[in-house]
Amino acid sequence: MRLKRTASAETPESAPAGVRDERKQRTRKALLDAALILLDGERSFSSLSLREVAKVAGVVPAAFYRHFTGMDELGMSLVDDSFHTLHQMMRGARSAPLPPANLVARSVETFLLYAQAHRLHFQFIAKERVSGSSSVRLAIRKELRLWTSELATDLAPFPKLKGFNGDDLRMMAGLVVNAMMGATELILDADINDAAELARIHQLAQKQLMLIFLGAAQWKSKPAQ
Amino acid sequence: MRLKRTASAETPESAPAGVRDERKQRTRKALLDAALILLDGERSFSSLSLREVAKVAGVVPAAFYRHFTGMDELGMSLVDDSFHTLHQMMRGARSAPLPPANLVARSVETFLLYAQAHRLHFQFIAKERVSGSSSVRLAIRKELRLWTSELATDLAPFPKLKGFNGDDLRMMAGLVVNAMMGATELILDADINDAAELARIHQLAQKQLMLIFLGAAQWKSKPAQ
DNA sequence: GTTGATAGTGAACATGTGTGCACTATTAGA
DNA sequence: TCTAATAGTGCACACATGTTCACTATCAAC
Repeated sequence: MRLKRTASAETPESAPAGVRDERKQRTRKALLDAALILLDGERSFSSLSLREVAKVAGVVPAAFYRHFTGMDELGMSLVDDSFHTLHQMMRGARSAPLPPANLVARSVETFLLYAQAHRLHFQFIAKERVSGSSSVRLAIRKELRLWTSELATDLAPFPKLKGFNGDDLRMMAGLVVNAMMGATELILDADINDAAELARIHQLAQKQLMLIFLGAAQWKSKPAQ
Repeated sequence: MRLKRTASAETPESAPAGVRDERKQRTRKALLDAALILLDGERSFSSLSLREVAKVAGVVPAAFYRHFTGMDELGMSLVDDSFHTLHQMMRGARSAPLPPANLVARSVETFLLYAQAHRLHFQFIAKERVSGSSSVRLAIRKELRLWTSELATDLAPFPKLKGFNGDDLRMMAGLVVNAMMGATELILDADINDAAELARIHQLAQKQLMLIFLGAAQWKSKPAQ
């Protein structure tokens, strides 16, 4: 109701192609956003109700079914969107490489700032990675494995990491991903205005990554296993 | 009903003190166990209903209130029980120290086997650490911080870790705890009968810990910060 | 034995839930 | 301009939920 009025007020008739589709995508996004907003704070995805999401999106419950077959499908869409966000970041990082000085510390900084900027998406990933319905959870695990493999590939060329074979490189990348997710969880739980606390977490994560890379420089994979 | 009959059958009259209290503790435990059982698999704690828990415990919903004011209080009790389990393990490890050969690998093995043996408790911790109600979540975080500090204290005497000041030691302990929780999550999600998969995860975690300790041996904390 | 305390029962309530169905209004295409 | 398609509405249903209340049956203490 409110959504229709404002929509028709904001977009008089200047729509070259698909006024209808655009409208549909708008409420689809409203539903996804509503879920993310409700997920912020206490709630977990599996405790959200379809009606609740519809209400926050400003839509009647039955309208939900025009977009998703149920909450599970909406959850899968959130997984897609969230990892799209993450992959965008990775792509950006590759296309505009950081200077090698303090590479680790700078990468951590970049990542955590990105996580703060896309708070809701990262919160969703962090929560549902471990507690969601199995379809959502497995989808997230799969994406995280993929991310780990990408990271391993990016890491491979570094001269200090010549001691690694492929398996062990992924092992190390997994450790890095774990540490970053842990720091992300701390960030998401911290008071958003407590700059000192945020800085403390950033430094903690930076040191942890430095420690990992310090160990990595010494690592020797067993040649034949 | 069924619970009462079996109870009176199993304990004829040989109860020195508190037949009544013992009965009460029994159904209290039944409620806690019911929640853990329901939590196994798909569900998250915040999606459990009081009625559901009561039904699995074999008790009418109203009886729930004789033991807990609501699901949140039951959750807090689960936190206590779960960490009691964990502290028991730590105490056992300290009182019967492992031989120094392969110390890291053996410790990982011990921990993960313990996690498998107390599957439901560790699953609860892993899930609600990130997605639970804020009281439960904060309680778990507090316990994990405590655990991290204990671990740091246990680690301090090692000669190879002389390069650490107190803060950095906790930083490293946090990394260890993170890695172990990550491995625990993998274990809990794996098929319980897939021995090869479990062994793979054990080896992964062992390598990750070795990598951390390799880095730690090289670490030099800044003397004054 | 009698009596007070209480763990567990069963029914009731108001409210929230997922989902189906006939509907209305708007748009895309003929 | 007329018509088919469809995003969103409003209502209905059967059911699950948290919580309350009077109750019953059992145990502890006198």
